Amino acid sequence: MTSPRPLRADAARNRARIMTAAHEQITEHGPEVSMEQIAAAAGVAVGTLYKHFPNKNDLVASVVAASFETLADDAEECLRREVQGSPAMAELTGFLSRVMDTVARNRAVKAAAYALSADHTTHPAMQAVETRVTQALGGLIRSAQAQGALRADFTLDDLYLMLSSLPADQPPTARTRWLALLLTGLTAR
Amino acid sequence: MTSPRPLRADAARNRARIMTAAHEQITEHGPEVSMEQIAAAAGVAVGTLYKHFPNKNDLVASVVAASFETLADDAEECLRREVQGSPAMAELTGFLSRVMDTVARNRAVKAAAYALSADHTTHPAMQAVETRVTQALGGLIRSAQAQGALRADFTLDDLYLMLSSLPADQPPTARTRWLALLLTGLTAR
DNA sequence: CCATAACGTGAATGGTGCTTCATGTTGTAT
DNA sequence: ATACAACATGAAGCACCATTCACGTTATGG
Repeated sequence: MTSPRPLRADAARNRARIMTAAHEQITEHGPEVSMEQIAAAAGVAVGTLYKHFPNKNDLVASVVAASFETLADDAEECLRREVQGSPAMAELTGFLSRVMDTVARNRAVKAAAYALSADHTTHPAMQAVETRVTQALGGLIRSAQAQGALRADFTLDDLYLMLSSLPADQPPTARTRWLALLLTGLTAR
Repeated sequence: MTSPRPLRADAARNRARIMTAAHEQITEHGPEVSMEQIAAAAGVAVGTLYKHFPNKNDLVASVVAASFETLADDAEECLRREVQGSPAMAELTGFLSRVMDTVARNRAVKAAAYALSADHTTHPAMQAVETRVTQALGGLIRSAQAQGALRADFTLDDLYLMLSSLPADQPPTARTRWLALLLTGLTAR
């Protein structure tokens, strides 16, 4: 299911280079960077990009999906800590804060966060990782509510709504302030 | 200061057509619509656009500034009602709600709202209108706080922060929910 | 070491978009 | 009514970008 044949050694190396270069370039210049620029940053020719990805859209989607994986890792890590006794609400706010910082430095992940809440016909590569995030965050929300730290009517959709609206283009102090303002409304009274 | 010479009759008519067409096209397709498309919608040739605006950027900026004017009108209207006895907090939330709806249908205004809070070296045409908005909303905030309906540490910058982060791409119900979540955190306890 | 399939290359193609300018048209002052 | 400045036109110039493909290169199994 994963691969009919293993990639040739140089092909694998180039694929990795392309992914990191694409990630860097998209992070720095947004998803509108040219394929030529990504190729140059990766040290390969344009044609090579098309040997690994059918078109630009798929390349960008792959980069976004990869960023998404680390987000899912973070969420699952939070849930793990919570199970071991860490306060659920603290894990939730910590997660939010980190996501905000990540997104602030990375427009590709911003697109990903947006896709999570809005574009429910996402790229196939995104489906699996979306359920991972959903599971982890859903667990955290339920625990925080059970512990009386989060208002009872708060839902997973609300969290996605927050993720999709976080002010990524603002300076760090403004971002922190934003989170603080929202949190006072979310705490159970 | 305003105009060295009055525009010729047909020139004024075309300028108006261009502005409305540009507004419509940008609203519908975003700021990346082609000049050709705007020209076609206005019923003029591309060259005419360049008779009225030095380049595309200036045309878009003019459209944004125009949208901004109606936003300023709304804010001042709110302040006027407040002075006549309407509760300041209600005016404030009403304003927010309307801005959210407007932005949801109009990416150009979204860009404007973003510019207000972030890009402080904005287009010259924006300077005057920015102070209008600042005056009106600042007054509303102070009144709402004096009336004990708004937490005392809320600032104008906080309001801009909210404006810049409102989830314009979300469906109406989600937008309302977002505002409700935020407001419970803003009300004075 | 060879044969060959996998891989990499980068100039060429076709498309789109912004901007300009030489030419034609029209409002308006006299 | 006339003349002229103001205005409108839209094809052409120029730059950029995604994608393709015919050909050269290289890893790898035998």
